[in-house]
Amino acid sequence: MCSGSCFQHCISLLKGCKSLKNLTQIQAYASKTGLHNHRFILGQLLLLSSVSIADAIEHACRLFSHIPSPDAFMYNTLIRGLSESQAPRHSLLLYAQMRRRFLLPDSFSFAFILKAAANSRSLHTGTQLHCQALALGLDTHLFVRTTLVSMYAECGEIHHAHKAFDETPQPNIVTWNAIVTACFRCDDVEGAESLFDRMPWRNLTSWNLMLAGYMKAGKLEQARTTFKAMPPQKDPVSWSTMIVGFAHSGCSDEAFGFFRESHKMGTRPNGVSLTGVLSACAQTGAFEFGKILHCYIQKAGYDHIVSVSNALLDTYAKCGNIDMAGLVFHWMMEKKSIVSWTSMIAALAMHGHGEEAIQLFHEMEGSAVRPDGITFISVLYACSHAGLIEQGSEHFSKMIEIYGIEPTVEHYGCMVDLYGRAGLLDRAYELVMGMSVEPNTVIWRTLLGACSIHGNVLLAEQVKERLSELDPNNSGDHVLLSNIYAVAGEWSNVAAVRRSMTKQKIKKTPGWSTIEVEKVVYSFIAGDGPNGVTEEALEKLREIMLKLKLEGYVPEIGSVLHDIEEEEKEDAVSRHSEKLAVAFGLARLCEGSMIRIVKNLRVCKDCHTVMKLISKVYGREIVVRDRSRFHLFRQGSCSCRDYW
DNA sequence: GCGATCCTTT
Repeated sequence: MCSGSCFQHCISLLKGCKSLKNLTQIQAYASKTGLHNHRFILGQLLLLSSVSIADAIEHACRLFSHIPSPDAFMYNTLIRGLSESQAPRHSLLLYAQMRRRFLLPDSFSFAFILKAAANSRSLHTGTQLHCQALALGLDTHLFVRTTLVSMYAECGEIHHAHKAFDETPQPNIVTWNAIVTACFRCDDVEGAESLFDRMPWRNLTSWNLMLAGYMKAGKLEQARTTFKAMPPQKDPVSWSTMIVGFAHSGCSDEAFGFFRESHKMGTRPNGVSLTGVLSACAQTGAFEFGKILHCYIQKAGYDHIVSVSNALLDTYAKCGNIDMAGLVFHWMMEKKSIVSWTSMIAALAMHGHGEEAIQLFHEMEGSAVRPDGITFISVLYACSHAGLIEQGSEHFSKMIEIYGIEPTVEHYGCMVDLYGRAGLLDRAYELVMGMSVEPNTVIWRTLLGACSIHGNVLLAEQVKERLSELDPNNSGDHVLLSNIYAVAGEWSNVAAVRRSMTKQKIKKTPGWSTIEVEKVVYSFIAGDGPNGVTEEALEKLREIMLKLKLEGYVPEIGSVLHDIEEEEKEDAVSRHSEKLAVAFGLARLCEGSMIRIVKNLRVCKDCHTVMKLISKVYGREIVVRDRSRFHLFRQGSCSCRDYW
C-alpha cells in the first residue's frame, strides 16, 4: 500500500542520505511502505552505496544480488563503484555478466569499465575493451576517449595514450588535462610541459595536475614556482598537493609552512592535507603538534576517514607514543584497513615489542583483511629487532608457501638483518648468495652493519668491496668500515680508509637530532658552530657529564673515526647531536616530562650508555628514535635491551 | 535517474 506521498518522502530521504546507517534506515522505510522493489528507488540506493558513501561497496553488492533483473543503469552503477574499490577486477566480472544477459553497454559502461582496467593496470583488458567500444561505435564518445587516454597511460603505454588523444576530433579541457597527466604518469615531464603550454584553455585542475606532476617527479622548486604563477583562487586540492608533496620528499618544514599558509588563507583542511601534515609530524617527531591535530580531527569528524586515522596512528608511533597509536588503532573498529594493521605491527616492532607484533599479525590473519608483502616486511622487521630468529624464519617461509608472496629485496633485507644482528653471519651471507633477486646496496650495507656489531673484519672487507662497486661514494659505508678497523685496533687501515675518503672527496653525513619544546622543533647538528641554543645545550651537557662521571661513567670511543688523542676523541663523542638534544631537553623541559628525540643516524654506543645513565641519575624517561627503531630509556635501562 | 582529468596513510 504505497502512496505517492510515501514515494516523495523516500526521495527526499535519499537526497539527504550521508551514511551507511542512514541508508539502512531508508531501506527499512522503503520495505515498510512497499517501495523496496521500486526500480527507481533501488537504483538510487545502489548509487548511494556504490559511489557516494565511503566503504559501503559490500552493502551495494548485497543489494544488487537481490535485484531480480538489474537494468543497464544498475550494472553501470555497481561497475563504477567496484572499479574504484580495492578489487577493481570484480567490476570486470560484473561487466561480463551484463553482456551475457544481453544488456547493451553504453558510453557510461565504457567510461567506468575502462577505469577498472586502468586501476588494475591491465593493458590486455583495456585493449580488449577498446576493441569492444570500437565495435559498438562508442570509442569516439568524448568521455570514453578521455578514459582511454588515462587508461593507456596508467598501463604504461604512453604511445597509445598519445594516439587516443591525437585521434580525438574535438578534445575539451578534460581531454587535455588527461593527456598532460598521462605524460607525468609515464615520467615525461618535458612532454607534459609542452602540452600544458599548448593547451587552448586551462582550469584549476590543469594547474593542480601540474603541481602534482612536478611533485611526483621530485621537482619541488618547479612546483613552488607554478603554485606562485597560478591564479590566486586555489582550492583544497592545490594546497594538499603542496603539503603532501613536500612531506613526501622529506621537507617537513615546507609542509608545515604550506599547511599554516592554507589555514591563514581560510582554506579548511581536508583529509588529504591532514595526512600530509601528519606525515610531516611523524618524520620530525612533532608530538605536541600531532596531538593538536588529533583534537581537531576528532572535533571535525575527520577520524572517519581511514587514511587520516592511519596517518595519525603512524604519527603517534613515530613520535614514540605506542599507547596512543594503539588507541587510534582500536578506535578504528571494523574500519581497519590493511594499512592500519601493517602500521600497527610496524609500530610495535619499532618499539621492540616483537612478540606483541607477531600476536597482532596472527589476529590479523583471523580478520577479514589479508596480509600483503608490505605487512610481511613489518613482521620480519619485528622479528629481527626482537631477536626472534626462528619466528622470523618461519614467517618468511609462510609468506612464500602459504600466502604465495614472492620475496622482494626488502624481505631479504629483514632476513639478513635478522641473522646478521644475531651473529649468524654465515647464515646471513648464505642467504644473500642464494637470493632470487639481485642484492642491492641496502642488503650489503645491512651485512656490513652486522659485521660491525660482531667485529668480523674479514667479511666486512669482502662486503665493502661489493659496496664500492655499487655505490663508491657512500660516506656511511666508509665510516662503518673504518669503525670496524678501529674497534679491532687496526689503525693503519683506519688511516687508509680516511685517506681514500679525502681523496675521493667523501664527506661524512652530518648527524642531526631534533627535539620539540613547546611545539617548536629544535635541531642540533654534531660539530655545529656556536649559536644560541647550541651554547645553551653545551653548557648543560658539561654539567651532566661531570655528574655522570661521578657516577662512574667512562666514555666509549670505539665509534670515533680516526686515531686521535684520547681526550680529543672523548670530545668528539661528547658533542654528538643526540647528547646536545638531551641536554637541551633537560635544561628546557619541565621536571617529570618525557624527553623525545629524533635522530637521523643510528645512535652510537656511547650515547646509548649516556642516555641510560641520565634516565637513572636524573630520573627522567627519554625516548630516542634513531634511523631504525625506538629506544625508551627508563631507570638505567633501554627497551631495546641493548640489542640494536 | 549515472559519467571522463588533479591531492590519500603502511
